[in-house]
Amino acid sequence: MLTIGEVARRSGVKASTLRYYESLGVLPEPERVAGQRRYTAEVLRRLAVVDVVQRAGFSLEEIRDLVSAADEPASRRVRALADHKLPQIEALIDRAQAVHRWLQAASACECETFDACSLFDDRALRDDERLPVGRSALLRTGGSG
Amino acid sequence: MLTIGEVARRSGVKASTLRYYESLGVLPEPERVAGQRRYTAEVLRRLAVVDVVQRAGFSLEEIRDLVSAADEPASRRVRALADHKLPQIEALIDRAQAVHRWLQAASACECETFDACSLFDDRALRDDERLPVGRSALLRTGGSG
DNA sequence: GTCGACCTTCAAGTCGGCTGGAAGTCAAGG
DNA sequence: CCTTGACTTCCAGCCGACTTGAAGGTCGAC
Repeated sequence: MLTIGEVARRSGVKASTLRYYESLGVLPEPERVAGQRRYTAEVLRRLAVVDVVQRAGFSLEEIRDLVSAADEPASRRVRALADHKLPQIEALIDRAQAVHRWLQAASACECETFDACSLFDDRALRDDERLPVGRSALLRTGGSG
Repeated sequence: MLTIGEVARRSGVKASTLRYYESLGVLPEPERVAGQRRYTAEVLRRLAVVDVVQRAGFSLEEIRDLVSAADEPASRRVRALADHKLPQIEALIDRAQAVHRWLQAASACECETFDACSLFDDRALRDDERLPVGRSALLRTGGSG
């Protein structure tokens, strides 16, 4: 039986985050001793699952649905979610590549004003989503371990 | 001379957003008539620039620095920002591709439990950032025009 | 002279994924 | 008994890019 602090140390997930996950239903409510949470080692695997799936781009809400529905076999749920997310990630890759090409063109730009520069013409990157390259996508490292 | 509403209609950028951009310094303060903003057609090109650059993954803060510094030629600033962002977008593409491979594996998964499934083994996607596939990256469409 | 369309400012709310602090509980050790 | 330390709950705040709402100003048309 692990206290929340021990789980935090072993998983690298902060205690506050564990409580937050529980409040969302991403983690089940553990047994309690004198009001304090006591976890089985199982939770560590669960956290590894959450971590991996989160890195694959799923929200905590999707993850909750994935891990909390015990009626279907894991593989079916995993497959359903994966199939749902695959087109999205493909779109993301396409768009990221379009942005990459744009940045390369920009890097070679010699225009003196924005007005003169075809980089900013109306159709540039038009059908692409805004890529969240900065804060959310690239600045974090780490995870469970 | 365009009112804020006309600019909004022509550019597809809401009036509230135009004021917000102005408050950040992304747009310059326009002339006023009886307290109301009057824009020149120039602002439309500026908004197109903002839109394209934002789609390339830059924050409004970066964009403000790009468009408001009039001392250097446009090309130099564009190049500096592009060169700064290129490695980030390359990393994003690499990670998105790793996630793509993971999702394909997940789609073919036959495991009955999470415990049995190597998809969730510790090293899976370990060194990858969390890709913001959901909300910020893929759900929006639109832009200026 | 008042209606409606349009504009103004400022403050607060939204989304997701947390993080941090305040204030209280509880068991073990000196 | 008292301290220490780890736990508890609840709630505010953070990031970025906006959006929304309240309360009011300005204009032309009828």
